[in-house]
This record gives sequence, structure tokens and C-alpha cells, in this order.
Amino acid sequence: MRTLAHPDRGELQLDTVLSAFSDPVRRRIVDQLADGPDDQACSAFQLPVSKSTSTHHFRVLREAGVIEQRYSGTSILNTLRAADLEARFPGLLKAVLQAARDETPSPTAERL
Amino acid sequence: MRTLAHPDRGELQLDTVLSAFSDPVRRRIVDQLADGPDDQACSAFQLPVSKSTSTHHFRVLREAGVIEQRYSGTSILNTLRAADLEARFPGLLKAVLQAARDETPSPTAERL
DNA sequence: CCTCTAGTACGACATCTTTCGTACTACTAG
DNA sequence: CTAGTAGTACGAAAGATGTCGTACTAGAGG
Repeated sequence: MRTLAHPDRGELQLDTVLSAFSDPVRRRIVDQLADGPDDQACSAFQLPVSKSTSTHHFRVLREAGVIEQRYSGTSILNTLRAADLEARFPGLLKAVLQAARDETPSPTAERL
Repeated sequence: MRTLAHPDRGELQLDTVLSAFSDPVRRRIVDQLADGPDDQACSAFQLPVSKSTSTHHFRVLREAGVIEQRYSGTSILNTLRAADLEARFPGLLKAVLQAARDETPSPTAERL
């Protein structure tokens, strides 16, 4: 079984996590994972970049510790490491998600 | 009188703010402004880079809307735009500052 | 075995970033 | 006016980043 390296919760670096968050393509991935179910395959994300660029962004998120990726058949299932992020950097993920929503309100989230 | 361009509160961009935060030199500036008084001159920061590199980082922070800079004699006084950041991206600054403190605890801030 | 789907590896390329040094401007103090 | 201090402008260089296309591997399904 192929495996993918993930940093432990205690190894998460603020610099790395912040720069992972500071790209629009990656924040789109994070937003979709936060709003939707866990275990979404990479192909479930309609990203405005090529397949190889997508792979790159998923890897950046994984290596920063923002998402967990595990193989399942020909797919990779992606899950937001919300609990680990909250444990290490309390409030950070929530603030970023909230800021992203305020900035580009989704059509299905008028009120709040 | 020389003036410096600053984005309005409403113009702050999440991408720009996050990438401003994701550099160690700049987070050091932000941390010192958050912990210390307003209106600290650039020369009050002991940064591990040259003068011209410092100028660069202060400009990135100013153009992102993280700090306000105003001339005073031969100096520039720097102030964290905490209220603007809080208004636009609630909880973000606090989460970043707290995360930075947890990661590299300052010797003078044992308890909290 | 063959084919399809999902994603990776690799090399290339353009751009952005961080860094520096040198030369400069603006203001203060004598 | 002269000197000193604070910071800027500019150009250069090294490295990181985002992007792509092509060729590849792993697994599912016939």
C-alpha cells in the first residue's frame, strides 16, 4: 500500500500553514473541505488549474499538515485536519474560513 | 509632506494579509507591535536583515494593510492596524499572534 | 490481457520573493 | 552650511513558487 507522509500535530509550523493558506487555489480546497464532507477525492474539486498543478497544491496542503490524504482505490481521499489545526493554532482555521466567506460570499450562504 | 499609501479597511485582501503574515521577519515586526506600544520607529526593531530588506518588509506589511506608517522627522512610526484587521477578518490577528506565542514562547511571557 | 480513471513524477518556464549593496533623499542638530 | 540619522530607490542575484505538458504508475472493471 502506498502511503503519504504527514507531519504530526506537534510538528505543524505556523509559517508553513500560513503560506499554505495564502494561495487562492488552496483556500478553495480548504473551503470546500470545511463546507462539505470528509474524504472528498481530488477530482471532486473543480479547480481552475491543470491536473499536475492540482497535485502540487494538494501536496502543499498535506505537507503543511492542513489536510490528510489517504489512498482508496485509484483515488485519494482528502480530509481537513481541523482538530489538529485547532489544537496547535486555536482559532486560526476558523478565522481564515470566516474571512474567506466574508470576502467572497458563497451564493448559498446569504445570511449568517 | 511625504505620504505613504495605505489600503482602506474595506480593501484588505485575505490573500495579501496571509502572505504578509507568512514570513518570519514580518511576523516578528507584527509581534513586537502587538506586544509593545504604537508608533515604534523602524529602527526600534532588531531585525536579522539589512536596512534595505527591512524597508521591503515594512512596505509589504503596509501595502497589505497590516500596519500604518507615518512620517515623523527622519523616522517612520509604525502602528499595527489591529482594529481594521479585526473589523475585516475577525479573530485572524489574534489567532496568528497566539499561534506565534505558542510556537516560540517569549522569555518575558511565561504566564497568560 | 486491455482500457479507463485518478493521480504522480519530472522537466521546463515565467514570475515572485528575499536578500543584498550602493547611492540617494529628507530631516535634525550643530 | 555640515554632519549625522532614518529610511528609500534601484539594480542584481539566488531561490522559491505556480504553472504547464508529457510520460508514467496504481488500481478498477471488462
